[in-house]
Amino acid sequence: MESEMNYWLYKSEPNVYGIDDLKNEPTRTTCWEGVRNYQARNNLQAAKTGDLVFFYHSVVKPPAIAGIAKVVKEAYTDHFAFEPSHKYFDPKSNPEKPRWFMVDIEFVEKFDTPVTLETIKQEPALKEMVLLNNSRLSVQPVSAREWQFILELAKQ
DNA sequence: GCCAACGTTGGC
DNA sequence: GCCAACGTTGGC
Repeated sequence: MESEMNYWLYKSEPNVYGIDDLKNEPTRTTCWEGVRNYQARNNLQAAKTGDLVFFYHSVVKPPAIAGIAKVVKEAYTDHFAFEPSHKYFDPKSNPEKPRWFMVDIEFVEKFDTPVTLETIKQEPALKEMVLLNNSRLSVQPVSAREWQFILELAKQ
């Protein structure tokens, strides 16, 4: 029985944390912390172990999908929200009733040729992508068709 | 650096 | 519950 596979797109500013940082982690994994938006959080919580993730570089020229990661640990409490000194501290989240969550992802692949936002915009097959229609959402779903189409572009 | 789009906050 | 004000994101 084949289990359901979901696809996602996670955005990050490479100046802060890029795909090379993930690749260079000793374990090649990291916790995807700091999501402080409810819609993005809900998408994080929907991730299952083994789901694949496009690693998108934003606020860089050119913005582009840089590669692939996979979910290796499903949503768990983002304890950074409890630490007042932390950048992502949220006084409204507490251990009894955590508001924010994170997942662990592992490096899979870095594209030789990143798939740029410009390329994505030019493809009619990708016009329904959340990336184009809700560009600020930092954790978003990708359909299986979109995933395959972008993979083809990355291999060209 | 600008600004459009979007989300959150808080007064009423 | 509405909405103005404000803050953030992110492409350009």
